[in-house]
Amino acid sequence: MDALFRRLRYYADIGDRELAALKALKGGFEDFASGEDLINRGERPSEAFIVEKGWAARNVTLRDGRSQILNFMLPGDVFDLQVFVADKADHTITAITSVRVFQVERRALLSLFDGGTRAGAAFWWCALQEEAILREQIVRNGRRSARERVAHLILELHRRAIIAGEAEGESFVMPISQALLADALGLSFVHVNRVLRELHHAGCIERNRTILTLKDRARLREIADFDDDYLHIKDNRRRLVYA
Amino acid sequence: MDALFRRLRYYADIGDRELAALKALKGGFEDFASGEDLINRGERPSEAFIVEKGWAARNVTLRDGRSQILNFMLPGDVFDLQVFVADKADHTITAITSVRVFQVERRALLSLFDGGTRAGAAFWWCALQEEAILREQIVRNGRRSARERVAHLILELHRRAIIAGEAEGESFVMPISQALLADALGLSFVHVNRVLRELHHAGCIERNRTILTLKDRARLREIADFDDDYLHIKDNRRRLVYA
DNA sequence: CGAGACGTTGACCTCCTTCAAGAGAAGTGG
DNA sequence: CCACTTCTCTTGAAGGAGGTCAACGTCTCG
Repeated sequence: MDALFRRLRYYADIGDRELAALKALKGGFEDFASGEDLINRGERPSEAFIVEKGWAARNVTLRDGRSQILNFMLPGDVFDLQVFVADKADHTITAITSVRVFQVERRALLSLFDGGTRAGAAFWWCALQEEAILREQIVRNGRRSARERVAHLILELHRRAIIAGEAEGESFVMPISQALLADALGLSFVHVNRVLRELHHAGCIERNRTILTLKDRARLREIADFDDDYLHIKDNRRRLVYA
Repeated sequence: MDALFRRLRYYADIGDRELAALKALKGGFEDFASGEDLINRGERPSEAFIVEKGWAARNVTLRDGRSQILNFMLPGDVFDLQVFVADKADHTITAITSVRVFQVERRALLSLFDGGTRAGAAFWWCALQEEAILREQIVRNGRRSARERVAHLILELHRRAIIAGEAEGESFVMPISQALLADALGLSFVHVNRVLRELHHAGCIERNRTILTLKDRARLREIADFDDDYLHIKDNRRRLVYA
């Protein structure tokens, strides 16, 4: 569960005691191939998930085939903490790359929260961040132009890749096809292609297979009006106020 | 806190013991005039909120003035349960009508959860539902046409008004100007106006001041491809009396 | 080497925006 | 009670951002 530890350290001063508590978390690993579904709409999951490796996407497909991606999940992301009140999932989670997740049993999670430990608080942070990402997705798709959307999402993913320990400076592996980008941004893949090429020609980005490099991050930020406050990653340690 | 009780009864069999626990919740009422902000972006709220009366909106305004509403809050809605890990709010909450909220102290909320009571579980339900509404907002604005969006949002608000005990059959008070609708749906208010008139002429809706009447709900549902599963209200122990 | 996924590009079209201007409704102050 | 401002709603005309359709190129992998 290296990805989890790395992540939680962003949100709390994890000490030996907390580490031990986390290591003792009951659950198990499961692997999914690229394209497989981790959770299907209508299922009733009884575990929470931690992404250990790979990227996944939460998405909804309408009856006529239109598809919308709600958000992406990177290594270290925790999701479905609401298993306490398990109801049918209203969406699907699909592996983009091959994915390894750790499934945490409901009971184990509960005891972590009940203890009022820092580790429990860190889980809350994860939930908070995930909701904030959803909110930003609404703003991005609701009130930004295609250009702004593409630039904004790229900056978000780069930032999150760094947090996940998967980025090398300005370059990172972004294993997302243009069609997936389109489904995330509410655009057609043809238009996403045009915008990407435009950003490329403007010298903002460079792409080589799945490796994306930000050649001019300042410019991108300006285009996207990007402010990473919503990722809630600045200076967290002081703020933990659980219990 | 009538609005809260009414709401929680949708999500759990609240007994006398739970009722007592809820009535003992520490906190207080606060009133806001229409247009006032309950929470400003950048503030650090230390309480969770329960809407007792009136409608509010969670919204983000971009630097250039474009504004996006994330979701609407109706009586009985609970929000900002994540105060445990209080960070700066990344959005603003504005009163649409005059609003009365109950502010719950962090500590009080915690003890409710720790007890593992039904009342605590009901709060989790509220959080789950709110997130689901956010997700649906992404799908709606990302992959639906203007017509579909308007119809879909109207159906959602009608359903939620019923849950909040504020709807009389097919009619309900929807105190939302066309400009606000536009900000919620990522459209221009001019176009919202046109779509509303179109739905009116098609005999689907009727509007009289803030009172909206669904004249042909079946048709609306067809237009919107509306399925209220995401509101998570079907599987309750209590039978939903859908007047 | 062939199949299938993914990316690229052009032509045309449409849904929605923007601009503009006017009509009601509603509050405000004299 | 009437002039006033100020919202909100309404409607038309023109333009543009992005969608759709179609065809072709490229990469990967079995």
